[in-house]
Amino acid sequence: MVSRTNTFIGEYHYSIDSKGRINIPAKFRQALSPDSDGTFVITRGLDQCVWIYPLEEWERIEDNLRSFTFLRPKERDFIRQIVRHATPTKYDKQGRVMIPATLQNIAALDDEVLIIGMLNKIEVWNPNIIDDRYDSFLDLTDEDYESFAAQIKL
Amino acid sequence: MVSRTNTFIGEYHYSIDSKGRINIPAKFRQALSPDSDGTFVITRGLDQCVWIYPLEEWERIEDNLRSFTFLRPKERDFIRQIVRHATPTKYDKQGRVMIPATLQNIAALDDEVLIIGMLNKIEVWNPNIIDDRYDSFLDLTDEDYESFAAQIKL
DNA sequence: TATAATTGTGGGTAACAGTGGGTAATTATC
DNA sequence: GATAATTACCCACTGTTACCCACAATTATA
Repeated sequence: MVSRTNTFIGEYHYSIDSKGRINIPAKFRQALSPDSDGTFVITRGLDQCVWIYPLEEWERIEDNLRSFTFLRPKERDFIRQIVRHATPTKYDKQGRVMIPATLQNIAALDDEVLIIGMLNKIEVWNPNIIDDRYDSFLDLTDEDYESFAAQIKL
Repeated sequence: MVSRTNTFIGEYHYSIDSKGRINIPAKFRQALSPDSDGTFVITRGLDQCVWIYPLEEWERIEDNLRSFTFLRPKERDFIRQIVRHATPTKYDKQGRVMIPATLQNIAALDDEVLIIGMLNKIEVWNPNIIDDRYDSFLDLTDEDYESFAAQIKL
């Protein structure tokens, strides 16, 4: 049923309720490592979406970020961007987590959300935004696509 | 009478039932590697059809995808495009799997389906669509055949 | 040829997943 | 310190899904 721990694939069309909560898909909860103890870290994505990491995976990222020197301003900006919005959250008995208001604004989440498993993390999108992205300005050309596809041997 | 594990050839004319389930041909179930534990990963094909991978084969693809970096937008877009439609599913005691509604729409599956073994994966088609495709018999030119001939000796 | 096993198909039912909302506990504000 | 706002916890409802039993048709076996 579940392939690997802390690996998420597939997409789910859910909703945010009036309290700003979204459901973590059952399959994702089952995939979460026991070490993470029901805890995810919610933060800002690099695209206009919210990223949700298993606690364990987030700690690995923290370790990597520590290897930066903080000497160059761009490095500091980058790290700050990633870290400042990060919030650890345990999901409740119904399997939901609360998305901080700041992140709801950034990702323009109102009532409907699209939840996408992205291997080591989970993405939360406004469906309209991601539709637009793939309909229009996806900068992925056919050549890009073919060369990427060749690399993974579909 | 199994040739090799995780290798599928031949075609089958089956049906989708009212619950959106299709039968995995018995020969294909027997070919599935024991490691996959009765689990397939159902996803979107590059043509207008559904692809079904043995879990083990899908994990190989996942591993390849993990070599991409999430820092480059193009690579994020590509990973997302591949994984968002993928769903791991165990077949039931009758040997059936459920095809997610999204994929039924994409591949225009209603009542009849054509199941085709494509070596490392299984394809599910609407029979009409694949007929049309081969009526206009693709656009395979002599040059195409020449380039294939370099790779294979029939 | 008769019998048994397997295969594809249909459908009932109990468990579970997603959603809404009430109330207590915690935190923030004045 | 009192009040308001927010967050966490719990109960309840509904639709979907997973599991199970059954049957007809085909294939394999004796």
